[in-house]
Amino acid sequence: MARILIVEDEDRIAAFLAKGLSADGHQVSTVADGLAGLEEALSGAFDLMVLDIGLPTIDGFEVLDQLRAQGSRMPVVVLTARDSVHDTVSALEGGADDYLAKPFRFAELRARIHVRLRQQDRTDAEVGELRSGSVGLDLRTRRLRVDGRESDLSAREFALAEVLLRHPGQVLSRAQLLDLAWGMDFDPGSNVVDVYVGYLRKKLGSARVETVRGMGYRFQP
Amino acid sequence: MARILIVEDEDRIAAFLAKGLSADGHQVSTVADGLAGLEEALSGAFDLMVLDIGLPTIDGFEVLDQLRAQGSRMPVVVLTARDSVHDTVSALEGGADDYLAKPFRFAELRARIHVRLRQQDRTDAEVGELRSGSVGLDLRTRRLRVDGRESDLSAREFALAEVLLRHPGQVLSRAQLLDLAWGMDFDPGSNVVDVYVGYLRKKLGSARVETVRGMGYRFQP
DNA sequence: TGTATCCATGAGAGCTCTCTCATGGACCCC
DNA sequence: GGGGTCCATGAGAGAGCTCTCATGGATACA
Repeated sequence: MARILIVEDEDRIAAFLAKGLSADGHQVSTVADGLAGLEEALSGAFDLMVLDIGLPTIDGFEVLDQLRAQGSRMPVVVLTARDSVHDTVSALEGGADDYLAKPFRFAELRARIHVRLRQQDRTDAEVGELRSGSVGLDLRTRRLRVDGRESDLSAREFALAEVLLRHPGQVLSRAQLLDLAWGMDFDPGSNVVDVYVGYLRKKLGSARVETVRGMGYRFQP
Repeated sequence: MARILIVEDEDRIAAFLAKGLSADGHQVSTVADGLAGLEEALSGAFDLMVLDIGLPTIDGFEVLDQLRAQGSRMPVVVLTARDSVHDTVSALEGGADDYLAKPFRFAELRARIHVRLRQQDRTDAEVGELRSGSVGLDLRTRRLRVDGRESDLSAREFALAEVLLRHPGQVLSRAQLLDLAWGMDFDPGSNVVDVYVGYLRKKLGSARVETVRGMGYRFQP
């Protein structure tokens, strides 16, 4: 499941795409003009954008340009009626990840969307960010983002946060946490884990780390 | 400049591609059959592959399949005479990053190749390891590897090491280092940089960070 | 309700990290 | 060689991090 933004002013096509992609299990939103599309894209609420070139207010090239200028790396699949090499090249060099000329087969669009989502997942998994709902952990800068607000983590807090986020919904015993976040395979005879869970809760929000009495702790996605 | 592998059995097309891509400054190799193409691709000597589907020995789908099965993530642009939705989808779902049907415009192929190389660069830059000769800096675990031996770095040492490794052979002034590794745009009036260069030298080996009298420091790759 | 167990948290010791400062050595130029 | 500038480095202050410990509250269960 991915969150897909469709920016397309022809209702018939937008509806067709929305229907098809929803049927694949994606969460789809549709917008009909360029400026609104850009805003939505920048909101961070989507994983991929399908972008038409001929749009009201500002055209697709401009949307793409602004999006990249703002630093967004959201995958963008450009979709247009103009089938010229010049446009294709412009879009691709302008930061699009793929380009399809109308008329196109839905199966092909779907396949191309899947490739971009797959790449994104791979990148996210390797680098970037560990996400769970409104919580994001930037593995590179070691910062935590919760509902848009960022905070710094100490080395140990980061290790613990990473372990919890990598096992969402799963109960982890103190021994497991000591092993995974501290690298200890023995019981230090103290309550370090409890203390650090306490520290993390202050930054993450108390409700997100649930204590399972007698068992350990669980991160709530 | 990228190292591009062309796997194509039609000499005329292979030569045309090789010529065009070489003219763009890429280093191009051509192979005419599937098995040889797979071997070359797995050698790790290339940054991207342009792959024809109809090939002797084993076809392009099979090459792609084996390549991905071996864990390679090399970007692959599939190029074929068969213009069917079924083939397009098969190739894309099978691990291709892009698909063009012949006849195609060279400008479009070039643009699509550039997109894949750009993505790859981005990923390389973000993830993994920063390498320079026998020195490697793991951006994920923040450990330094020198001639096989590993050592831990403090946060500031890591920041400084990263800056130096990202500018191999380049003289960086104290002001530049303060800016890039400390985020300071002013002179703190102390010799922090000197001190941290000293710390790094202990872990990196003295010879690898050269001091350029009156100018700053330079990392020797 | 009473009791035992389990958990949350404030206080604080010890350590590491970061930075400053002072000193002495290295280097350059005349 | 002398004098001045630049750099390397040991010592140490202060801050933050990591962990321990003790206390009191929460929870489960008879």
